[in-house]
Amino acid sequence: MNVATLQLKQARDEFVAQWGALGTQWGINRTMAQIHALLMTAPQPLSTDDVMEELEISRGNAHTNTKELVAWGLVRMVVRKGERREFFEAEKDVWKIFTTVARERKRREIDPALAVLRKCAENSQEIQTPEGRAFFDQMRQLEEFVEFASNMSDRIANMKHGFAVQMAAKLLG
Amino acid sequence: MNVATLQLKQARDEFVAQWGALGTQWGINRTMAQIHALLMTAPQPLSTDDVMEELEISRGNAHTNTKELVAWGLVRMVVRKGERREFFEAEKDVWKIFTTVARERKRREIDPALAVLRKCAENSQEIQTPEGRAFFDQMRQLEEFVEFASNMSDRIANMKHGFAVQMAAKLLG
DNA sequence: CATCGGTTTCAATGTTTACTGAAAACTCGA
DNA sequence: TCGAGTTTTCAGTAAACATTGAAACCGATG
Repeated sequence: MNVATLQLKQARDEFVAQWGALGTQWGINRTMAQIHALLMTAPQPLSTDDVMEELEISRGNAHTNTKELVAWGLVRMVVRKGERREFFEAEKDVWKIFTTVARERKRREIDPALAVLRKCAENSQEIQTPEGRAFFDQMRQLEEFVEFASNMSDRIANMKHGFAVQMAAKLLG
Repeated sequence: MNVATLQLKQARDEFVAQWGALGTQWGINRTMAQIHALLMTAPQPLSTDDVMEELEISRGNAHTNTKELVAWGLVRMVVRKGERREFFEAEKDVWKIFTTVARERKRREIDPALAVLRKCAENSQEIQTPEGRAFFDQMRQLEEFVEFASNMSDRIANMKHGFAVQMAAKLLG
């Protein structure tokens, strides 16, 4: 193996390791983040065995987390003619990655919060003491804000990349 | 205790419990989220003992997580004349809560990612194989995007509430 | 400077989450 | 229908994370 290939391998391993560590902070499990990093920087789709070997992890682990990435929509399964094994490739377009993650996080983080706040606002609506009113108002304010965030998130996640950039430029210029 | 007060207590307990559960999903520990919920809906500042009693948790736990909330900037310590104990009160303004959380998350999630991507881009810059180039390009695209997100985050977190709403209305209208 | 009211730290323990490895189930060609 | 190749599941184990409770600490007061 020549020196450039070796250098690349090293750079890529570094990226995979660091991205994995980062994933932990983002509340995503290390392996899932590592597989994502690996596939994002893979020239061709990889099989489960490739992933196992590269990351030195068990089959079960590789399988579970690859499927989880597919469920998120960050990774696609591909089949090759004449091959029975499944291969996986990651979405590489950063804007698509972003919108996918944004949608998923909204679904998992914002929507449940909204449900809770609505419930709590409703439960406290008719309490007529001053403290009851204060509590209800707090719930309503939180609810309104989260609703607003939810809408923003939807709109942005559905924008085309070019449009988003243009808009941002106008806003921030 | 009259019926309204009882109802309120119930509604509040519900909120604290649910917010705690939500916190878990957000990657924040349950107790910290519960204390936050408790303080956000407290008419007056609470002492560590109040928190311990309300949530039925140990002193150490209450202490650690309260201080963590102070470190995030979501909770303030207040001292009362003639009282030696420390009391705590939460920021209740939703926009302030949002900007605080946004800043903190940027610091913890975006900045480290940016550092990693810059490093990886640099490390792969001079690799001249086609694969090396592809890797470098991928790193650069990720880097650029995260940088962009970082800027957006900064700007928004520094906006006044009214301005943000106005802007959003224009965007989404 | 001893005591009191309180805060802070931390080793031990409990709880949750991730990972392994092997068995079961599935798939397809012969 | 069998069996080789492959995917999927899952009970058991390991690692990470949260919590307790008690001791150390701190500063104000008599």
